[in-house]
Amino acid sequence: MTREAVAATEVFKALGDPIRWNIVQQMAQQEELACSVLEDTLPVSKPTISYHTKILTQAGLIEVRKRGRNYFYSLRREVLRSLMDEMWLLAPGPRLVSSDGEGTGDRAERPVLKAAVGDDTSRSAALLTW
Amino acid sequence: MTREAVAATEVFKALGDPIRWNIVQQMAQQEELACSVLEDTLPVSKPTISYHTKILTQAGLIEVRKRGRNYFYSLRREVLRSLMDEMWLLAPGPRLVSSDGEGTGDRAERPVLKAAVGDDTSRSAALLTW
DNA sequence: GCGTTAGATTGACATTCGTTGAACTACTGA
DNA sequence: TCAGTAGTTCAACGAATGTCAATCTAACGC
Repeated sequence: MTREAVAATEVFKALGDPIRWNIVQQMAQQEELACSVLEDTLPVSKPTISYHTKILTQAGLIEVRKRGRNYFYSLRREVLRSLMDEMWLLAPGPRLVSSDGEGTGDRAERPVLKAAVGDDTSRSAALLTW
Repeated sequence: MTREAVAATEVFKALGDPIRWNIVQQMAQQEELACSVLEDTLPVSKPTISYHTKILTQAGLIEVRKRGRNYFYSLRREVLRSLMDEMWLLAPGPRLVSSDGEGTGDRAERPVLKAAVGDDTSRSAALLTW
């Protein structure tokens, strides 16, 4: 049980709740999200929202900015990207190319590398060209 | 709270436990993992292992094969990949391109997740120039 | 058959999680 | 200064989670 594993699982755990996943998705749309918006869009009370945003903050997923008496949250996308990198090590393969297009579509299991960490990983990694 | 969100959070929740994340990582190395191996490598009792593998199965992350009186688990990488796709929608951007190159640059700020130190993934982690 | 082994299920327990009302803090505007 | 507002923190609660000993089931070897 490595130290890095603890960090990754903390982020996973933070994402593993419908309400928090909802919050993260809303934040991905706007550059910054007011707390009041969450109160309007989420079916839970104010303390509960505070509780969830705290967990997201502790996991490093969001950043809090206080302006006057209003709070604004923003998504730390680099944390999501690091997590994706780590997942990619476990399941390497070609990935989405464009966001508006249909993607690669052929998620169809081209022979996956036996070991996620093989020495020739670079060959398949070179396939990632977005 | 869409249905697809529920599915995603279920997978996240499954990954959000150190022991289960450890199991998934072990599975990523081998093509198929014997249950007995887990008993040797994990610091928990047999029922607990059974409990965790069940959760991973329900989340769709692993597949179970029974041969004789032995059980073999294998990682369903496509589930991991669709999860990455979904995360990529929230944090799009260039990704890992080559192993010896310096990555994409905007990822090179600082370790957002705690670095893997001294475990078996450290070598491959060097691929990620975060 | 019969004992053994691999692993799942069950039941019980302690811990953690998610939720809320109430109280609190900090800022606003008059 | 003082009432009102935004959001947090606190205390408490029920629900879910993680763990293990005991039990069960199915396959094995003899």
